[in-house]
Amino acid sequence: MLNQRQRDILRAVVDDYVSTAEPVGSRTLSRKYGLGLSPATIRNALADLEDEGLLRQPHTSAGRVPSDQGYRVFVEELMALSPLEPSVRADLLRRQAEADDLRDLLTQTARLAAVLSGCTAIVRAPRPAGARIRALSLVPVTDRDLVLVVVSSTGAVTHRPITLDEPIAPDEVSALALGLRQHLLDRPLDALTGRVLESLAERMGRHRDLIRQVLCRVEAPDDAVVIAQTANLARQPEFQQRVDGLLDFLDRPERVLRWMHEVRSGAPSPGAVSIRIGGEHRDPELQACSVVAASYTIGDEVAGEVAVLGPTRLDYATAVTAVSVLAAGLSEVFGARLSGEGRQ
Amino acid sequence: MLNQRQRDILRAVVDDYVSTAEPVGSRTLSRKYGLGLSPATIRNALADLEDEGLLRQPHTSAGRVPSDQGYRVFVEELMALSPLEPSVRADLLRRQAEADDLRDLLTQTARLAAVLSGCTAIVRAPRPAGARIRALSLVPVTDRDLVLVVVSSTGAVTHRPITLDEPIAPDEVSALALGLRQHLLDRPLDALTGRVLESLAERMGRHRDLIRQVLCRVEAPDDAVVIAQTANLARQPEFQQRVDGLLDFLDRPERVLRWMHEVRSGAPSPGAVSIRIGGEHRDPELQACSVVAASYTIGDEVAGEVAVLGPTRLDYATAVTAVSVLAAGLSEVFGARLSGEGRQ
DNA sequence: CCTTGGCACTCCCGACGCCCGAGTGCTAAA
DNA sequence: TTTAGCACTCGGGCGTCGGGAGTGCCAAGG
Repeated sequence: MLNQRQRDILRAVVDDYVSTAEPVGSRTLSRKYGLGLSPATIRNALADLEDEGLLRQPHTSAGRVPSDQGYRVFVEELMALSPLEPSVRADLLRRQAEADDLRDLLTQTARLAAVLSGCTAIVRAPRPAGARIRALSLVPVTDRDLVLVVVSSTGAVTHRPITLDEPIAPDEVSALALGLRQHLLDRPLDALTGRVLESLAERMGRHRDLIRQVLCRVEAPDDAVVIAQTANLARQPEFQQRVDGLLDFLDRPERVLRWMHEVRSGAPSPGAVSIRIGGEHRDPELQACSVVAASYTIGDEVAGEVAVLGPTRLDYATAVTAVSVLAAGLSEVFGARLSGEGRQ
Repeated sequence: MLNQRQRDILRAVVDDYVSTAEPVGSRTLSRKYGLGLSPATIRNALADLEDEGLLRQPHTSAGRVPSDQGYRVFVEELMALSPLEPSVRADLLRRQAEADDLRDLLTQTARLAAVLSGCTAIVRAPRPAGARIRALSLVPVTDRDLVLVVVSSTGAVTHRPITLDEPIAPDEVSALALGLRQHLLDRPLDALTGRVLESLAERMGRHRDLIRQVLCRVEAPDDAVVIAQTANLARQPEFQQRVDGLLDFLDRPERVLRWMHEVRSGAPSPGAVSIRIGGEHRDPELQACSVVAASYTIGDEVAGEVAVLGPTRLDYATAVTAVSVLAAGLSEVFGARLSGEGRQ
């Protein structure tokens, strides 16, 4: 399909354009990159690459710019990944391990991803699915108000207010909590749907409605995404005029969530980094953006993603190492918690 | 100081500039606003206002633009506040009352403020200070991990993980929780500092360290600010090129918090709306911004603020009504919760 | 004395024309 | 097959220019 020269040149075009944000011409390529070819030869190759749809010209007599498809070929075949310095890597992991709170951990991870990549970072909180219920408690507030607290094996604590129609006595509450614990402790959260919950509610007898309220709330995760450094998007020259649409998009967690889900579903394999480029996005706001996402796991289950978002002119190699290292870090931290708990 | 004519003209200049974002000239003023004066007369008044430092000329032979000081005079003496339609107001309150969660309530309020004002909105979560501890629970997770859950009278639920050096038995945990409840329930959170905590830790005997961990964590509120619609900032013509600094600023909750605190301290009276304009801000990022903030209360205590942020060319009247209505709404919702709880 | 019309002046802004440089495609020679 | 040369194209920067909006000042009029 592409010969070696075309590959070298495409790689050079992407590298140059990523760092300069200017269309790159044959002369620059011949000078700056050790290709050993004259501009004229390079021009021929460039024309071929353009015919293949991998490069575009913003206008006649301008240099070339990679097309979405060009970036696609670049990330799949040409990109040179350089691993992080072990010391840097250790430092990142240390910072992640230091966070004492789930929320902290995610925020910290997002910040690190943003700094490493120079992009906006998005971290999806661990889905409760796959995680198990590690502790459950009903805290009485008034005789009609309770707070349900669920601690999952991910370390996530979710709490939900529950309001009853009728008063309930404190010892009834604790009996109820005991009953719930017997049935729910150590059960995976994603098993708690439909029939299971119904039958449990049946068995619990009189507080059926309360149980239903409790259970349907256990399912919903609290806040599902953490976003860091939207300012990095605003700094990109390609978004100088049009940040507002993007910011709007990022302001709606439900959209971000759906989109992250979509991105992950495009991953070649569960552990791999998924990359979505420009026009490959469904949402019109993202047509000029690329996203690089890596999943992290809890136990063996994929739990969420670390992602960075930038213009299609993105330093994909850096982004890939950043998200994969940080996702691995998350997996490790969660893994440590799990095994630490197993020790007891 | 200013005669009636100057006041009318200043008001007209601000009104016009706010809606058009263009420097306004004497002719426009004479035509669009029913001043009954010729452009020449207006010019004289404009020159006077400029001498007073209330107007600026971007350059000779351009129209006038209000200076920070001009806006200051406008908001303090000239601004015409129009109350919201009762139906709209009721609708807002309904939406606020519908939120079932503290977090929801704040997010919803921020969104509403952003929509009403067309600006970016910031809501500071209720400070635990003044609020009382309504429920407290220690949820055992493993034999060394606990989760502390505190429900305050504001409806806020805070949870904190606690890790111990030594294992603790479940019944010890519940005894401890009972003890803590005896000492802490219904105590105002802001009374829980220094000596009080120390002496409590002393009295609790052997789990002194645990107690200390618990108590110092009760104090810290979870996330203190909710920000909505940064996109509205990016849409303002004055920030087309320079959003990134602002976004950076808003990305750091600790800075936003300190700043909100500063803004509030400038309020003329506890209940009043505080307005800070352009150069009145200490932070360099905010020199071109204005903020309008209203406090909401829980019981009689000021608990937090609802604020909107925009360019100095801000529709102050709309902003003031928006934040005051929404802050009043918050106060009402919190008040209802308090009295609802008092009924029991 | 205040207001107003007139007038000369200033300045921004957009349009136009110009040129330069960067880049291309093509062709012919090595 | 590569390369040098050449003619061509196009965008961007720059100076010029005119229009328009606005001002300040002055003198006349209520």
